[in-house]
Amino acid sequence: MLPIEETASILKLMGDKTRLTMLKLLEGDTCCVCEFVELFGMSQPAISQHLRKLKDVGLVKEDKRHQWVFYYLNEDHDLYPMVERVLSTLPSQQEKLLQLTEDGKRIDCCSIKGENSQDDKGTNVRD
Amino acid sequence: MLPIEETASILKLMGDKTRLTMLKLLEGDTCCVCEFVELFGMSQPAISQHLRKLKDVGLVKEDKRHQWVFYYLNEDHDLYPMVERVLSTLPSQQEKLLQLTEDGKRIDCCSIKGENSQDDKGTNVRD
DNA sequence: TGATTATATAAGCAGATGGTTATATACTAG
DNA sequence: CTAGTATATAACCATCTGCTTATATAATCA
Repeated sequence: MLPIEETASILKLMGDKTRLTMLKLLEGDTCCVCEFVELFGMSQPAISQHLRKLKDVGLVKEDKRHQWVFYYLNEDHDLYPMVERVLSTLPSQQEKLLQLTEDGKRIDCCSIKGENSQDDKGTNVRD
Repeated sequence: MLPIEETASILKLMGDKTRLTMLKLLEGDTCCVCEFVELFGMSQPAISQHLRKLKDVGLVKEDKRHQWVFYYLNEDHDLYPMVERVLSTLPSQQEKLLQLTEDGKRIDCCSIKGENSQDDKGTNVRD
């Protein structure tokens, strides 16, 4: 595909408020589907479908851990530098993740697996 | 509108091959509708509708001269810096304009008005 | 003035998009 | 194994998109 066509197809995907916010959130974090569902107040299939599109063009990758699927930015994508240039112009969305944590809705798969922490046994949220 | 929403709406417009190429062409030039029609091999209404969308969000402005309407990038747009960051990652499309010139299809309104040149009297193309 | 050229707008249509609900799949925990 | 939780997929639907053709508007020119 010509560079201008590939760029257009990526920009089209980024040209949706939900997906653009997802990408900004993933700029500094890893999120799983149920966190996005909580954050956007949308149905789980709607979230999955957005993530599918991002995954299909290779903008994000997934990491299945425990019963969750965590998504993260694919920094090896051809157009990642362009994507990052755009994301860097956007205001941080971190406060949304902080709010999730305060609401006890943030997923912490690591503490469950007991690989990286000693606390949170018996719960499936991180804080 | 929230910054992330405004950015998404601009990216959506840029997420079309024709409009993205138009913007890249306008990065270093001014073009009129009939030049775009020639360049893209599309109907004149289709071109006008793309330009209308770009104009509606303020990404381009128009300059009516002689019987033509010339479009150019609006560098004062809020998101112009973001747009320029994206365009700068794209390969130049200048050769398309050169081809137009070779084909004698490039419009030169200035020489017609006789404001900036002494040649080309009686023709409506620049070379 | 009337013909020509350039552009814009309107209406219609096929295909894409983004959501929904229902259901399938996969993993965990008891 | 069974129930519960997380995710994906399928089917459906309303709206949006981008094109087309037809027509309107505007400027130039003979």
